[in-house]
Amino acid sequence: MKLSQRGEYALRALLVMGMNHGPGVIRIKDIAQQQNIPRRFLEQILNDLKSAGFVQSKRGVAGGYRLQRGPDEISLADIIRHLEGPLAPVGCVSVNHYQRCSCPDEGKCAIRSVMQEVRDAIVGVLEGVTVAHLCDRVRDLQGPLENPLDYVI
Amino acid sequence: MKLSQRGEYALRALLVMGMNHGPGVIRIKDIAQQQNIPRRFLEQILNDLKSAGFVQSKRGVAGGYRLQRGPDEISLADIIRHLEGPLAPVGCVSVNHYQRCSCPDEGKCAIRSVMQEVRDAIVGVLEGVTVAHLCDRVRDLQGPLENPLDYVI
DNA sequence: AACAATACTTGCTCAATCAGTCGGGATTCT
DNA sequence: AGAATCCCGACTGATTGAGCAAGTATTGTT
Repeated sequence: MKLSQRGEYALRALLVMGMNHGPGVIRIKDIAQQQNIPRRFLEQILNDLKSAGFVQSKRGVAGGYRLQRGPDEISLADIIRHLEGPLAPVGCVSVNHYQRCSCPDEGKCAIRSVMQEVRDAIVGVLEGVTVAHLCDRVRDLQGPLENPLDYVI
Repeated sequence: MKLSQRGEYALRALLVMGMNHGPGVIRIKDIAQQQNIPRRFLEQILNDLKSAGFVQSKRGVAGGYRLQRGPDEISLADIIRHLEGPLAPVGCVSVNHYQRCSCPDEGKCAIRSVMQEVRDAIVGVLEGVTVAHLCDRVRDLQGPLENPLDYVI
C-alpha cells in the first residue's frame, strides 16, 4: 500500500507539465530543479512515461517534454497502474492484472471480499482524478496569487 | 499498494483462529496444512503476531496458538499496520507514521490532498472490519453446511 | 524419568526491487 | 561547428521479501 519515490516524482512531474500545458515543452532540468528531483533519475522516469504514451518529447537544444494527451484525459489511476502495477492490494481482486491466489475457492474467500472493497475504494478515488483535476486543486489550494506563474507543487 | 505474502498468510491464520476461537489452542501445523502455508514461515509470522499482542501461544505437547483478544476487538487495520507498516500510500498523509515529504508546502500540495483521500478510503474499509466480521463473511459466503467444521477460507 | 510433540530463537540464503549514478550517443537549434 | 538537450544501457548499493535450517526450550504423556 505504498507509492514509490519514483511514482511520486512522476506525479509531480506530470503536474508541472499539466500546469504549463500548451504547445511548448518543458526541460527536464527545470522540472528537476523546481521539484527537487535528481535529474538523472527523472530522465529515466520521463522516458518511461514517454514509452507509455503519457508524454511527448522533443530533442535538441530547445527540447523538453509535454503531455501527450490533454490533462483531463490522464487519470491518476492510469499513471500509477503503469508505474507501480496493480492498484489492488492482492492479485486476486485486480481487474487489469488478475492473478489467482492459493485459497481453495475465491468465491467464498472472506479476505478476498474485503480486499475487493479496498480495491474499489482506491480505484474509486484514483480513477476520478485526472491531471487536470490536480491542477484545479493546486489553484484552489493556493488561492489568488500576485503572479500566476508563482505556484508551488 | 500491495499486501505481502506474509500479510496474507497472517490474515488467513488469524481467520482460522477466529473461526475456532475458544479456550483451546490450534497447532501451527494444522493451520499450515489447512491453509497451505509453509510451516516454518508461518512460525515466524505467528511469533511476530504474538509479540504484537494479537495472539497467545502455549508451548509443549498440546501447544498451539489462539487469539489473545476477542475476534471483534482485532481490526484488519491494526493487523496490516503492524505487518506492513502505514496504510497510507505516502508518508505525509499517514496519521500513525507521519513522515514529512520533500514538497515545499504540504498544506498546498495537490497530490497530497488526493493521497489523503486514498488513505481515508483504505482506512475506512480496513478499520471497519474485524476478525469477527471476517468470520461472519465466511459463514455468509459459504451458506449452510452439513458439518459446521467443514468450512473453507 | 524418558520421550515426543510442540513452540521459540537465531541466523542464513537467494532473488527481486528501489533509488539512484554514470558514460556516452543521438538530435536539433543557432 | 558547437552547445544544449533528450536517449539508452549498464551499473551499484541498500533494502525487502519469501522462505529454509538447525538447534533450544517447554510441556504433556507414559
